[in-house]
Amino acid sequence: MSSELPKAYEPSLIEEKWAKFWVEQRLFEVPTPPLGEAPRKHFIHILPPPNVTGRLHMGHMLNQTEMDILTRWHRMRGETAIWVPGTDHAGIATQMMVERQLAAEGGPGRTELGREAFTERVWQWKQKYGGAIGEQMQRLGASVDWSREYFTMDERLSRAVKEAFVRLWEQGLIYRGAYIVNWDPVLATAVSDLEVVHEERAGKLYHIRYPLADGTGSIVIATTRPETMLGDVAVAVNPADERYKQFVGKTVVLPLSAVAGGQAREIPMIADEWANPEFGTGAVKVTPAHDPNDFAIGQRHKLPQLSIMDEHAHIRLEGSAYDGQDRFVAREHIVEDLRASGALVDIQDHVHSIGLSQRTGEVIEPRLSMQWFIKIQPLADKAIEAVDKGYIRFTPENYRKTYDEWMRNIHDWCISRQLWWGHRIPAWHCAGCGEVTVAREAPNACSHCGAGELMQETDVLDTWFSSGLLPFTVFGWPGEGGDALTADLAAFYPTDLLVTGFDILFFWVARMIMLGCHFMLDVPMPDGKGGLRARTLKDAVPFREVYIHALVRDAERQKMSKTKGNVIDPIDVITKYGTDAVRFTLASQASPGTDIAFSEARTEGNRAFANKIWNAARFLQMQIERGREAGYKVTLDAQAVGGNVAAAVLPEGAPLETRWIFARLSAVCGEVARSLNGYRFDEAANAVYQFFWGEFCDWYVELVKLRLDFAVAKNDTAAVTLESLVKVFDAALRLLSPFMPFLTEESWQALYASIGVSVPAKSIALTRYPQAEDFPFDEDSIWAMEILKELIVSIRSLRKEMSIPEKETVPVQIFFERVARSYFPDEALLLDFLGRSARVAEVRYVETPPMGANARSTGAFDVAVVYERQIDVAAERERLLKELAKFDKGLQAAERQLGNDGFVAKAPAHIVEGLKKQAAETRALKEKAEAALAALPVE
RNA sequence: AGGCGCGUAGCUCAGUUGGUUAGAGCGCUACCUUGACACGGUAGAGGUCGUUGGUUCGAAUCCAAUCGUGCCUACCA
Repeated sequence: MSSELPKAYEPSLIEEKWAKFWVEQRLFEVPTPPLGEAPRKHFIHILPPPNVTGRLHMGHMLNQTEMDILTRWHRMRGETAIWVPGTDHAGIATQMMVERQLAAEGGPGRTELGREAFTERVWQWKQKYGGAIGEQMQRLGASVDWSREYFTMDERLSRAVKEAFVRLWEQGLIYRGAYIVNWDPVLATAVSDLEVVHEERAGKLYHIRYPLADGTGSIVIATTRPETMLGDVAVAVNPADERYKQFVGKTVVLPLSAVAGGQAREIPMIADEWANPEFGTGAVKVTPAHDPNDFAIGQRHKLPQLSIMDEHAHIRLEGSAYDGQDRFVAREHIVEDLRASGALVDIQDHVHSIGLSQRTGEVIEPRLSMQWFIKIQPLADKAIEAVDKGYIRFTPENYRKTYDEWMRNIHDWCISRQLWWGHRIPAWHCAGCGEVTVAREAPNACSHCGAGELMQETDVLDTWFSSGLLPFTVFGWPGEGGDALTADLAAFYPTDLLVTGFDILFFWVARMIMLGCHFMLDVPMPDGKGGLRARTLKDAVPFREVYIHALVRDAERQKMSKTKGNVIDPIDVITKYGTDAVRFTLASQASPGTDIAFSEARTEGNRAFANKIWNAARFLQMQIERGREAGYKVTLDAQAVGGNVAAAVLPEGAPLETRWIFARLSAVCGEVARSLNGYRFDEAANAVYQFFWGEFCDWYVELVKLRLDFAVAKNDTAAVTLESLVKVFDAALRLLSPFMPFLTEESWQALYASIGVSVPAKSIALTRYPQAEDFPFDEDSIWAMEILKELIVSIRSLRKEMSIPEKETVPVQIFFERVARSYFPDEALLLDFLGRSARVAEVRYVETPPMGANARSTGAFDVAVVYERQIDVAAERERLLKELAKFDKGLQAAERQLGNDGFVAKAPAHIVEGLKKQAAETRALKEKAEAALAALPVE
């Protein structure tokens, strides 16, 4: 039977099988409940949708590992657990990717194809490659509900997006207008503030002289972008700036305007608070169409807006020498021309931060253009309130502050993009009156003038608009009649948790909160009494909790990036080490707040852990088989062993180590639950690791080998032990299964097969999660085992020091005064344990504590190994001196404190007592060491 | 310019509301092919907790300063 399991754990042999099994058996799919019925306890959450174009990266894997651990954990605790998977159409990213592919093919490009043909191509592309993410997720073991999978552009969600847009428009929360926006000249589209990354760069500050039109003087302005002067419409100074008071109201002649546009242009000098007397010369040129601040000044002073660039940031100025030049080329030329004309006064080095497009890396060009915006303040107000009142909790908590600060300084959200791939804005422009008609379905006539010649808006919506609606759109919002009365929504909204990275806190988390609080407020929900009630803000929030995890970096703590070439592909590492090992590594490193330096060395260690468990499973199979051959059949209630019944009964006649392992199991179950409740994946993982390897394998399995003597007929201890071994292992597998789902599934199924009992559930994932109260907790057994373990370790340690050959057995002397003898009523057993674990031949109880080179003392016992040997006097003296130094240090520290009146008076009694006791023990040990030192023969 | 975080063993990290002599994994040293496992076992070595000062009976933990380091937000021409 044991030959069925290979000697070493081979993840590749089992992972695919179970991944497929879980999906095909639809184990994690949850049906829609009848309208108005909600599960009593639930754990609902949605997957932050990866880009449909993408491959999973390490960040996804961390995210999904954490979510899966939580989902499996909650599910095994009997809650209705739904994890909704999906992908995002990712407007810009996808469009770029397909364009690149078109370029590679050498055929017609995007513009040649035209809008319809191009989007058709993107859909084909999505059909072909869009499933990759899902396949990768299956390899990670993500226990998602595939029946609820979404794509942000599918028909259902598209309808919801349209509905949301129209409602916002009708509510006056969407407006359209010509404003200055962040413009990506490569993609030729507007992007939101968040899609701009700032970078410090060394630039120049150019000082340029503008002569007064009346010839009475001149004023020098400072700018980092001289090329924009072609669009200047004024020069501003601070009204309080004495130097320039007399200039205000006059006009200056724009240098180069003759070159640039033909006529020499005169522009006014104005006073505006924006001008900072401290910066540059105190005078600033005003270019409303190419700078957001200047735009604001322009509005205040009703200045004209002069655009001088096209959508690719090339100068567009009829008759100008610079017409058609790239903005940076034009800058060079303009500086040269200014120098030649004598208008250039000075060039200073100037470090300033510039905005780059997150997507293309191109310098953002502020551009005046017609865009669609969401009036954000009313949405933000509710979102702030929801978090303020504690309806949404953040972990780690400090993100609440980050969220709050951003929310309180929020700007209107530019939601239009000049792209083709995305949700097309449901607005139609009238050729007749020029007005806009916003509607759910294509209108036949203009809602303003009734004319029939309508053109649909060409812009699409920002990707984050649709993803911001997900928490309710995935559950069927807005419903059939638009009343949002869907069974899913009623049962599953708000979701319980959102797990995500801080990088999309504003992009996505904040938007979901704003849109959720807006759209779900007042929507009917079950009132728990069979009726309906309107949602308040508390139930309008998209999720109750947000857990923000860290970034996964490489082993050198560098951010992974394609340009650095240090990107670790999760699929590569799971192929190499197995999914479970990688999952476990991420989990064991995932403590809130700090980034994860992903190390292969650690992953290797966790593969070894998987292998350890694998071999423990083989050991069990072997014992079960041995038992069967000797007529010891494991007769177990599969329901109970499989944990579907919470049974806390200690098997009758359970020996010490069995009582101990059950007690430890119980304690560890408690620890794991506590840790996972606080999102301490690291603590939980380490607790299971320590238990499984350090206690179950290192001690329990070793001790149990003594008990499983099947040669004796009717050996009750053997029977009880075998049964307990199986029970504990079964529970330990269940405990580990959220972290290592593949290995535990295989081992668990194999365990039942070898017992010859059918499994109590289709999958380990559907069994009960072990909980503290499921197992008997015998505290005495813990004390006794601690002493036993220490005793064994001490003897082993002495043996090494005395260089006793491994195979040789020795007698030991134990001074048992200190130990409660009652812990070890069975002296034969003690000898068995010591014999097995430390090659002890005989135990003699002695009257006085033994001392010397062959003895060891702790607070709990004194033990000596009886063995004739040549003592290495020098080495022994060195060891004793070192020990003495340690005792002295501890003793001094203790005495210093005990001699301190303040300590004795103020410290809690148990601390003082503990210290006294410890000092006394140390003193005794020190005396013994001193005696041993004195007893050493002089060289 | 504001805000947040980090600095503990060679490496990667834990360290709960301040409480007895600071932990884990990997790596390192020595020994061991013992019928679950060499992806293993056993026993070890290794840290004045970045620095300085303060609060306290008591500080890795709280406060201040300082050095180093990472990140986020922002309309400074």
